[in-house]
Amino acid sequence: MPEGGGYTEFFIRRLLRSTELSEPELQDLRTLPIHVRDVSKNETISHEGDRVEHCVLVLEGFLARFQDTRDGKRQNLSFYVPGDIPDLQTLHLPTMDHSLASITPARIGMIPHEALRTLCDNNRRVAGALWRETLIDAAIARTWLRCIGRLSARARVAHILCELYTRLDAVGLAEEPIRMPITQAEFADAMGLSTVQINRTLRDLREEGLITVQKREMIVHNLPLLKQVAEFDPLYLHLDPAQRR
Amino acid sequence: MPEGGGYTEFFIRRLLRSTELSEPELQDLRTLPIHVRDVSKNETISHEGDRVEHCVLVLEGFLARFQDTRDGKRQNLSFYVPGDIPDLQTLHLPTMDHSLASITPARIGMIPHEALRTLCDNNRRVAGALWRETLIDAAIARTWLRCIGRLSARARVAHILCELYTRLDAVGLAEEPIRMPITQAEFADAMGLSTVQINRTLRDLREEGLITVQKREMIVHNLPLLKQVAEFDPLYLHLDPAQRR
DNA sequence: CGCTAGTTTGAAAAAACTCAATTGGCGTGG
DNA sequence: CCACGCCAATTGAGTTTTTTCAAACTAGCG
Repeated sequence: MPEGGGYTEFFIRRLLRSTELSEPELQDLRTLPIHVRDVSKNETISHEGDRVEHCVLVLEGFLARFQDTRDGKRQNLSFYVPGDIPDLQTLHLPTMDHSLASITPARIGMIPHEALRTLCDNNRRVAGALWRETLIDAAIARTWLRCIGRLSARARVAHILCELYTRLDAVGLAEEPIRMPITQAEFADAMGLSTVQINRTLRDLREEGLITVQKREMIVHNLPLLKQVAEFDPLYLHLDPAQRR
Repeated sequence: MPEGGGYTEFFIRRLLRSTELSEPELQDLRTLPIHVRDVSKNETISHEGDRVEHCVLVLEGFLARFQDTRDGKRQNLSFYVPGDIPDLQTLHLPTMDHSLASITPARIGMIPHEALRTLCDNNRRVAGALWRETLIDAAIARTWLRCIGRLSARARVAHILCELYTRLDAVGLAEEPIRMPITQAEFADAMGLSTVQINRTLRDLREEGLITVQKREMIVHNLPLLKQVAEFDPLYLHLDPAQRR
């Protein structure tokens, strides 16, 4: 948890990358009612088809959204790190069209829709900031589409590593070695590959001296080259304050 | 164009599937300033990296958003039909992280961000409806992720056909034979396949009596079976009024 | 010490791709 | 009206990528 910060500090830190917010506005965000809950690893927080009345703020640990196929395969739709609100879209689409689960033991904050709606109604700039958050989430999904649809296994793996590195960096969690508790099977389900392929691709990247991944930790030895392999352009994360409207 | 309707009628028709709007609210939408423009086929309307100040409303024809890869491959991110606003996200993310182009000759309406922002500021319900539109767009991208990442070519092709059928139906454009002016190469770039694979898969579906696709028109002979092949669940389109919050 | 979850490797099979050539439809200029 | 050209669809054949299956290995943990 950031120094002296409350539960929303990671979240606010990232919001401020794309939106200017006044001190009273920040205060409104800090005083949102939050029900903190600890979840164990691989716990499903909400299921496809559920109607939910809270948003989930990630405080510690990693979550993932996913959809399954009839024959039991899984597609991870995004990973979520501290400061993210994975289901912010439920504010206007309360019926879940996918599931949300922890992939590590995690601490989450449940924020009632009610409170968020009131906040949005009373403050357009905050409403805009939250809307923007959901749009960035959508941009990530679109970029994954390009990855999975058109890039090689090698580029896909490099891409997801670049993305996680950049997103963790945005909330100050990219100090190496970076805690990266995502299994190869979870990466596989994210990038539309098999675990075998993920394993071999990670080995190749390791042998080329680009990264080290072991014991749930990652070190990036050559970020520029990794980005080039990934065809990674961080534009879609919209983290650059210069892009503010 | 719907009877007696203005340019926004298709759009309003779909909004009303997910949001209740009052007559004055509808009137606000109908009187939005729109600069109508005709574009030829395969014209790029906005490029990745552009900063835009208008949203594009599709009046006639089909558009697509896409990203390219370094080696010249293309990934289509979604198709857009009359009534859609493909770049509504630019309201809060004015820098395009992908490109938007026509795939048929099309008529589009340019709506200034300014006007949309004013409307949103003055009316929370309209703001919510527009926000929701961007969320549905995101849900479509997520569902495509599952398609491309985990479904067979056969299921992917069936899925995109089901989706287009359902979305066209939502604006009253699904009378068979359905005008479906999307080339096999464009389907390929959407579903992460090669044109050859699309062609063979369409042939298979045709030979099984599920669909007829020819001369830019489609007839679905067995929708239930097509949906089953596609593992298609329309939930993600959030078109069901019963899902209203 | 044994269990479990996760990683790693080899080998064969399957799915999809690429390349190349052919066909069909349609608009346009002669 | 016909021939040409172009775009899109179609098909065959060989190649590549990735998957599947199976087994072995490793590390953390009670």
